[in-house]
Amino acid sequence: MTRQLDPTRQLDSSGATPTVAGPAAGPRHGQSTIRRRSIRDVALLAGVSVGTVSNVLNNPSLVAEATRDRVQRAIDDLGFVRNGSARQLRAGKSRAVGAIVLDVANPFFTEVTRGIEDRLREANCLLVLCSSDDSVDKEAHYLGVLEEQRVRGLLITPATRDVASLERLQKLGTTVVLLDRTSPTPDLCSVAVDDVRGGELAGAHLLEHGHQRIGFINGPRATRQCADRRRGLRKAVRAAGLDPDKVIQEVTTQTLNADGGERALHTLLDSAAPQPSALFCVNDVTALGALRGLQRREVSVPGDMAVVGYDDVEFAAMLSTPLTSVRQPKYQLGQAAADLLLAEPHTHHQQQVFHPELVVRESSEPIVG
Amino acid sequence: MTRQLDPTRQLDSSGATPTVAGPAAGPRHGQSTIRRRSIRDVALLAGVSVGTVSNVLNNPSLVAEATRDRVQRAIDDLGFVRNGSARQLRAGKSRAVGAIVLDVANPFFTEVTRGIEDRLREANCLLVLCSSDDSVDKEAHYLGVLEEQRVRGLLITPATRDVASLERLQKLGTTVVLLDRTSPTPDLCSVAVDDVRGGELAGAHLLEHGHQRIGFINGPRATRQCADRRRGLRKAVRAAGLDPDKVIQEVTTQTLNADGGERALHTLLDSAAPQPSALFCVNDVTALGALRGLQRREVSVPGDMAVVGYDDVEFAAMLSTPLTSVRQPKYQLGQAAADLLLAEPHTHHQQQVFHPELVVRESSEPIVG
DNA sequence: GACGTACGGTGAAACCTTTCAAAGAGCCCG
DNA sequence: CGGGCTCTTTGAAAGGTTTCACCGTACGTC
Repeated sequence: MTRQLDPTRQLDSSGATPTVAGPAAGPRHGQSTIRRRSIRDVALLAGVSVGTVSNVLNNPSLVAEATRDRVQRAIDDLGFVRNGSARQLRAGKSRAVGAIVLDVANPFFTEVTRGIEDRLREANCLLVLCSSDDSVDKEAHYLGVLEEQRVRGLLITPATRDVASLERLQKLGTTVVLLDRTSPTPDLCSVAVDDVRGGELAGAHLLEHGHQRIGFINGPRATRQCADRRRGLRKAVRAAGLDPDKVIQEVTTQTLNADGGERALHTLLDSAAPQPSALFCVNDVTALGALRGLQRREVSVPGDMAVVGYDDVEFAAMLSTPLTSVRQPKYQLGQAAADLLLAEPHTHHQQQVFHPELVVRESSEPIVG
Repeated sequence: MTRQLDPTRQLDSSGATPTVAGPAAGPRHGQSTIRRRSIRDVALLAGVSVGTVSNVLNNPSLVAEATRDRVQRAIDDLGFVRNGSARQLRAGKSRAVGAIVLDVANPFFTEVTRGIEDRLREANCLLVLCSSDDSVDKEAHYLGVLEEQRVRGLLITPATRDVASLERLQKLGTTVVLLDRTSPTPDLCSVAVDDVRGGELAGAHLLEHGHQRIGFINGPRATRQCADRRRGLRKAVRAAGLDPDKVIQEVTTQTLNADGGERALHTLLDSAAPQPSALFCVNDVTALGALRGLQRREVSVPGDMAVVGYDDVEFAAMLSTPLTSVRQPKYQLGQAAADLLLAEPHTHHQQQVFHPELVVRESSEPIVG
């Protein structure tokens, strides 16, 4: 994750007005459009055949220098730009790669997307981005349109468990890579992050610091990520020779946001017989809510309560008490996915698993002195 | 901004591990690919001409029902999917729309993008997303590739001031809409948010609450957004019959992040002769840093200092002291841009300007009692 | 029974590029 | 001087779809 924030990044602006201003400029008539020049026009102007023009573009070494220059000048004079559709029709494949994620606006996918895009640009490909919102319908819609476009490859965080249609696509020549999901079959590539390991890291960290009672604010256990992180946490406890059911006090929130986190915190502290001395939140947003609740209850962090989040979102490091969190290599995940997709020949189907990393900050540091 | 956060949105995970795990599954050979079926295959199987198959697909009403069914069955049996390249070649235009933004990973553009995508999906179009990173080179690269693809339209936050190449594109039949930038010429559509107004809103709000000395943490004045917001703030002060130079104490930070904000805050408070009672930060991230600094200095918010940010980013509402902020209609901005692009015929060039909105929260509320 | 009409369906052209066999030009060597 | 060689260039085919002028057929009308 070496990408740095540029000034613009910081200057993003977000606010909302439901009222559209729209003092539109007076109606104006657009100029009539100019005809696009084709390779024929170039050939005509340069006095060569279309085959030669094509060679200048694709195999310049086959063309004599004088001719090459003449053709190039004609291209420049006419402002000729190759027609991608025609090229693709001939080639049978396009330079576009489709990516279907759950939500482009989700900061996780946003970073992943950026990793994908940067790799694709290097390979001179374009990224077609689609949000499925975890809806099977939208996913099917996009799959259809992307198949029509004969995209060169497809990166997808599937909304369905069923990967049959993806395998069909792959057999038809479209490389498929699963994103943030391990492939259930060995015939598809996939890249994912080990959430069990992430939970384990958080648990081990807190246990190392001597915490004997750990509060755990979890989300719906039906969500794979929640289930996996929980499994990791319990694994860490067992590894320390302790009983997860005794050490961990788990509270679940259906809404994985700040309010849900704060509510869960109050539930936890109001009911827990021996109060926990540490808190693990299934993601940073719930952790933020929990921190707010702790402040209201005048429980100091990390003095009275150590807190660990998950995701390491942008604001985690910026809080008054910087938050310890489990970081996932989002950007690299995207890069790796793109790399697998672009790899030629695409005959080996890899299931890559990335390791999360614990970023220790003030919120979980033992008080010195 | 009615889009709600779904659980997945919250479950986003972000952390980074520089070490790739990659215990790849054993090499496996991909199955040989199957030939794609064309409209000819369908015609053959259904015993009709290709023209009829095309009509079934595009003008079903022209085809007798019995024939239509027979053709449809053939299509289903063969798993035929239209070839987009061929269609586009014929039509001269594709179903794809290009969007060149400064950075997909920037939360502002992320939301804008989502607005664009949703509209395009309704119009059965695809979104090709590109990040220019404000680099003229990358922008030119993407412009070239998108032109080759003959995208139906282009949404762009230009890195260059020069819009000549965009006007050329438009004359060649590619609709162009400027994003978050007012068009310098009446020949291009544009959508933008009024940053002057935003600064004005923030200023007026603080003045209304009786603040006579306002600290202003600004970014590089060369940045349009910073300059505009500053202008708005000063305008509000003048409108209240006061002298901006007396009321406003401005500090500039080159880095628009939390650390820059905190540093600027300390500079401000260490030097300001009469201490300000209110603080306006040019964006929320710097405001977050300023809040951190205020906490360190044990200045209470809003008791001793009212604080207003800009952008209304996700975390603004989640802070211990929820932050008053100027919100921009990001999602609607994207929708409006897409609408302008899709409008037929594209002869009127509108310059739409959206209004920002002040979201008042605890950080600027007068202490009651 | 000839004619007009409406309906279904046909087949070829057009869209623009790439590829490839083949032709042409120039040259060397025997 | 002819054969063989290399270096350039050519021209046509192929790729899949849409469009459109046109052809048949069946039916109703005079």
